[in-house]
Formats: sequence, C-alpha cells, structure tokens
Amino acid sequence: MISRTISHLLAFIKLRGNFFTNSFLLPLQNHLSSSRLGLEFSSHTTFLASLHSNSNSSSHPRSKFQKVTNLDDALNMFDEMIQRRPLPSVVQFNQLLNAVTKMKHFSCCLHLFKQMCVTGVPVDEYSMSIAIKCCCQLYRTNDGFALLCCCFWRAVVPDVFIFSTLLDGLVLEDRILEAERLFKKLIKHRLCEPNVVMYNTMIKGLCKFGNNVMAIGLLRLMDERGCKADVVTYNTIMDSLCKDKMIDDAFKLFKEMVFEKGILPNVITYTSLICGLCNLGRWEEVSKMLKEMEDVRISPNLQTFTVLVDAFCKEGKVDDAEAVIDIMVERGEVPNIVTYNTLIDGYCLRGEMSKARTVFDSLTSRGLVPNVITYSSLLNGYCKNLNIEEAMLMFHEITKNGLKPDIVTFSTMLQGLFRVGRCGAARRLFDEMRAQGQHCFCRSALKSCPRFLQWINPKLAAGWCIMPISMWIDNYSK
DNA sequence: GTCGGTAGGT
Repeated sequence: MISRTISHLLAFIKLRGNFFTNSFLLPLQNHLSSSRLGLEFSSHTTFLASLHSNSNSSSHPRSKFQKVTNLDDALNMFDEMIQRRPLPSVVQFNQLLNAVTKMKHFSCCLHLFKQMCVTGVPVDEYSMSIAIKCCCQLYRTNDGFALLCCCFWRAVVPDVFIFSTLLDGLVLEDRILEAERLFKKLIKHRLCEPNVVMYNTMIKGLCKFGNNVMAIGLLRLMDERGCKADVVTYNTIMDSLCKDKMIDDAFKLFKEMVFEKGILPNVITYTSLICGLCNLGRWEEVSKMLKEMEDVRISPNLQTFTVLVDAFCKEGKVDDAEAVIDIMVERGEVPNIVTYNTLIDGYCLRGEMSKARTVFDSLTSRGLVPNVITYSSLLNGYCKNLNIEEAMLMFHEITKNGLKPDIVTFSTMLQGLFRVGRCGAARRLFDEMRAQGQHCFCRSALKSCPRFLQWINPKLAAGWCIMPISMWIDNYSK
C-alpha cells in the first residue's frame, strides 16, 4: 500500500515537472487567470488565489552598498570613506556595515564599527544594532549587552531592533530563561513595544525548547496586544508542531492563518507541512498538498524536494529518493549538498554503509564539497551500526578536512558512545565540546538526549518552568 | 535614505 502511494507520488512529481520548473518565470497575474482550480480544493484554492491577487510584491529600493558582495571591495570602500572630508553620513556607513554583515563577516564588521567609534564617525541606533547583531551571531551575546551599555553613554536610545537582536542572541545561545526575562522586562518597564519580529524571536525560542503551548499562548497575546502575526509567526509554530508530530494542530493553525487572518502561506509553510505529513507516512495528504501548491501557484523549491528525498529514504525507498533527485536534475534544478546529505543519510539509516560511501565519494565529481553534515551523517551511520571505531575515524576526518564538528556532530558521537556504554568517554567529549566554545544546542539535540539538558542547565532539567502566559499578561498591564 | 525573523543532518 505504502509503496503504491509512493510510486503514485513519484509519478505526480514527474507529471508536474514543467509546472514546477516554469512557474516562477511567469507573472503572478497570468498564473491566476490560467489557474486550473482543482475540484476537491476549489473553495480553499479560490480563497488562497484571492489572497494572492491582493498581495503586493513591490520591491524595496536598494542601496549601492547592497551590490558589494566582496569583502575586499567593502574594506576598500570603508578606507576611502573614513578619509573623506567631510565624512560621509552615518547612513552610508551603516549600509556598508550591513553589507559586510550580509557576507557573514561578523568579526570584520565589528572591527569596522570599532574604527568608526575611534575615528569619531557618529554612530546611531542603526550602527549599534548591526554591531550587536555581529556579537550575537558570534555567540558573544554578553558583548552585545556590553554594547547596549555603550548606547546609554553615547546617548543612543535602544530601539526594538536592538532589543530583538539581543533577544535573538539569547535564543541562539539557548539562554531561554534569560530571553524570557528580557522580553518581560521590556514589556513591564515599557522599554520598547515588541513588534512582530520580536514576538517571532521569542516564539522561536519557545519552540526550540519544545514549548509549543507557550508559543501559541504568545501568538494569542500578540493578538490581544494588537500586534499582527505574520506568515513567519505561523510558520515557526507550525514547523514546531510538525516536528512534534502534532500535524493536526499545525493544520488548525494553517486554516486559522489563511481563513481567519487572511495571511498568505509561502513555500516554507508548505515545506514544513509536507515534512510533517511525510514523517507520519501520510502520503495521500502529501500528494494533496503538492497539488494545492500547484493550484495556488507556489512552486516547490530545492528544500521541498529534499524533504521528499528524505521521506523516501526513511521509508526505505532509497531508489525512489534517487529518482526524485533525477527528476530535479531533469528539471534543471541543481541538487545541492543538502540533497546528497539526505540521500547519504538514507543509506546510513538502512545500514547500507557501502552505498552511502559511494554517494559520498561521488560528491567531488558533482562539484560538491562535503560539509560537516555530510560527515555527521556517515558518522551517525557508523554509530547506528555500533561501529564506534569507524565513527571515531569519521569524527577526526572532519577536523582533518579543515571543518569544525558542530553540535550535531558532537551529539551524534555522544549518543554513539552512550549506546555502547562508554559514558565516561561521552562526558569527556561533552567537556571538550564546551571547551571548544560549542554552546548552541539545536532543538533535536536537546530532545534526543535528556542528559544534555541536565548538563547545560540543571534548573531547566529540574522542571524549572517558564512563567505561564497569563502572568505575562499581568506583567504587561502593571 | 539603512537594520532584525520562518523550512535540511543526531
């Protein structure tokens, strides 16, 4: 039965190949006029289509600095700007800093910021928020707070952007209790009025720690406070629900978002829901969702297909997963390292380590470079097969190739060690991990091994609860 | 005139 549904799904994707490939190239209005609305979903899709026609897709004006994509160019521009007299406006500097941040050169950006301060270029709340963001992205949120203090003596009034950035930094570092405290303090002392991004950041943090109920509570609080939730708010919660296999609750929110709030779903919404359905083996509904995407003219992207590759692999249908990749290639889409990582993962899951190795070895000829996830997948495969020696070799292979094991690599290795009863070695590896500055825990790491929670924050592990939403509201009105 | 957020691996 399952295999029949899967081949049906495969055939469906094959049939829709052209649509999926070309849809982005056509103007939206043409889509709508030529849209073939399916019978089963007709009212649903008509409604969604009407939302589409109301959505405006105006593009924002771009600064000349957004075109800068090379770090050297940016640095040269900075040197030139800082010598110019009179000095260019702070806005120009901010745009340049922002461009450097977009390139993810956070340390470099901080260096430029420091130079601005030393040279006497006036900095404002924009420059401050960029500098704080850089600290946070480098897992140096405390330095971000230090910069917040600088705001005060530079007479810069911290705004909702600055506080959102700091909140995001705390969430990134798993400091959820501090994040919650900061959020409530901001509200209570009226330091700033949270906007949708700040709520979304807090919701993301709650979801990261599996607190969906609280996340939904915050969604309701937003409503009460007159802050309009957006597609990101819903996507974050729906994704979390899907990950917790609470797909029906996710669909309830989906309906609420579309029908009650009139918010248009995007490709991320559908990818999350499809992923949730796949994980529960609800293949018929996966087909339906793909069809609905077609009807509302949202084209699946690489990530959507990777979810399907993943799903087929997990069903043991690795050949079908390979077929999906072939379809992607035929459509002119270029599977990336993520796609192949998923496939390698699939073979590892079945214990077919030699096949996994074959795919791994083929990466270079495809012009792809294995990343830390590639190695982690193989490592996981060896751990699952209790081949801890080979797993250890893979672990060392990562550093040899100039990559850094991340939290998932460590967690995988740790779980492998636990499984073969080498708990002492696991604890030593955990300490090594912390010593290496590995402090960010992703949600599945926390879920996969309760002992981590104990090791990171005994308060949380002991059931030290986050305050109920009702009390947040009380605080608000005080 | 600028800045922030959502989907992949244990």
